[in-house]
Amino acid sequence: MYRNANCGELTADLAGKTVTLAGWVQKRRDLGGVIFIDLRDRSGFVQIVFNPEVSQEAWNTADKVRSEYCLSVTGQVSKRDPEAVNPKIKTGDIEIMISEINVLNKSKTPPFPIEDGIEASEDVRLKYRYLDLRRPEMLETFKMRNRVTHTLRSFLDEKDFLDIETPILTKSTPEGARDYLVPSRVHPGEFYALPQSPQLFKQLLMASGIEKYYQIARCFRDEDLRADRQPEFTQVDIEMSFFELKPFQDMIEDMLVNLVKKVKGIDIPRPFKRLTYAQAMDLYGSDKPDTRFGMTLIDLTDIAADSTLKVFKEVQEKGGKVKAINVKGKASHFSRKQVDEDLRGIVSPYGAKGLAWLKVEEGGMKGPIAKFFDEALTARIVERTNAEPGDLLLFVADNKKIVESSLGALRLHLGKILNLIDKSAFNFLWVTEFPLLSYSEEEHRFVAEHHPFTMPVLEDLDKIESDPGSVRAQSYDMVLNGFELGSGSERICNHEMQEKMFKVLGFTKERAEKQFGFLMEAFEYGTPPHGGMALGIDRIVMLLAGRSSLRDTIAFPKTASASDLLTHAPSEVSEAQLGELHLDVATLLK
RNA sequence: GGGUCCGUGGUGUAGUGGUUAACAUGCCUGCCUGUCACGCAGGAGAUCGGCGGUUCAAGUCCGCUCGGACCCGCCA
Repeated sequence: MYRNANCGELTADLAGKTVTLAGWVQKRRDLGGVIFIDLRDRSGFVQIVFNPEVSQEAWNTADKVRSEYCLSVTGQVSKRDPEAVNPKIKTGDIEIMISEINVLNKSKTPPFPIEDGIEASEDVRLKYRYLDLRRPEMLETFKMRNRVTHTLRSFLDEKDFLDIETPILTKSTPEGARDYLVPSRVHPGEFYALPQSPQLFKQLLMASGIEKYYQIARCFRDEDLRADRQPEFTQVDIEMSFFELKPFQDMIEDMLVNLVKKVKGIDIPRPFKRLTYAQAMDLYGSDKPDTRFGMTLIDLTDIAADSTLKVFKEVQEKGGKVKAINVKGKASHFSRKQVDEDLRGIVSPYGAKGLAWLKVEEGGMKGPIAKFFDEALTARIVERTNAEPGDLLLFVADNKKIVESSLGALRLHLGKILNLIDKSAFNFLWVTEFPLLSYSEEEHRFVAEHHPFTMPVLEDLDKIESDPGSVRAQSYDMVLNGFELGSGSERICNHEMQEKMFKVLGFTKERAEKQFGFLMEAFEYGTPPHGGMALGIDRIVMLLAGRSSLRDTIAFPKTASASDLLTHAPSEVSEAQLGELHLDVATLLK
């Protein structure tokens, strides 16, 4: 027997009882005569004591034991003397007097200490991921992840959703992200793709009469990564037939409220806040706004155009925007240099050519652009921005996209550095009525904003050919604290509508048939109206656990360049393997 | 595809172009029977990511390259 109790669960009630524990050496303190070891397992740790008077043999072994040795020990639970109690430790009022020790496995000295809050760099942690995962905070994150998936599964199961698996080896589709491809051995020159999401299959399951489907599904996208993006990630994917928007969204809210309650013990108020895409962009400069703080974008295009500042006037004439944010009471917080260098550095990657500013003072404005605004204009700005002495106004003037994205990023940056964000808050937000299509400069055509199976808003349908960019979609995103958790939509289930959609997307009939013919054919066999959504599990866990990187929520994640530092994937394969797959790797030229 | 930052004993950092590369921690050895950030004494441990260049002289400057982090583009 390796053990009959867990280290972190022992209490003084067991005093006098003999227990057998198994775990790892967290810390060894050798006082010459007596040796103390903190023994750690998944449940926590407890101090075990080796005293030669109890067992010379066990002491001899403990003398040689080092950090991260894996042990099984037997001894008597003992209450500590009052002066020896350590109130900082959960099991600090007891210790185990060891009579028997068994070294199950030795350990090299670990490259970093197995404890919370370590400073080891990310690459070292990933190379020794199995050691990193031993750290309590990592363990806690994965316990939480388990609670998240378990809670979601029971919720959806109770609502009669069926968990159905869909293929990992599937068909490459032209829309959306770049596919990870898998060469076929049996079909020379042909490839499977790993799914970007189970989208097509879940729609086919609706055609199959499943009515309610869910899956905790792995998705793969071969695109460049970010702190909140991994090449493979997990979604809770949901789809239902006889879909109606309101009840469906109510159920999703229920599911998330239930989730946060079960996992964090926090009550989230309902209904969730809602913004249309247009409102979100207008107020926050983002389609996934962090609504935990204000400082929204204020449109000053009309006022700015009346000023004598040439760039503001020109922007207005070209149909652009002048917008500002009011950094309340922080005028003295930023020097001219900090605005011109630090804050400008935030907006410039988004294409903003400048960042104008005004400091609000009693009876006027101060700053390089103040002279372009007369008293009346200044008064209008004060009124529009609710400015008070001590406020700092920051302006960007450019086309709508640049103004919104840059000021949106600036707002977020300021919210973080000025501590305007309530870190304990969970602000869920629906963002609705996304555009159905957006124009791709790269491809010189309209592409689906969500995916090509999204139902347009019916009243916009007549504009789908004349002004495709203005058509809204029956789609919605779920946003939490500035992160897109997921998106969904009502789907097209009608063959003609789907054909029309592919036409707008620039597909020939033949190409649409070849790529998606199976789906369109399914629509001809009584496919019910349906819709659904998918929510990113990794991001949910990241936010609930208060982590800042998705890597901390995935057991074996990849780096920003999509490599695995532990296994060294991806890696070269043998000529023989390539041959079987009918592949010839082009020689890389320098 | 582009940008910013980083790479120095096991780990984390410091390091004006100039002597033997510093500090903390970890590790090893010895001493120590009540520690829990144990203590005390001693010791080992670095081709300064790699290649090339500038220079009398490079951890330090330059170029390339590899690796990591973050951002823009990209991510239906």
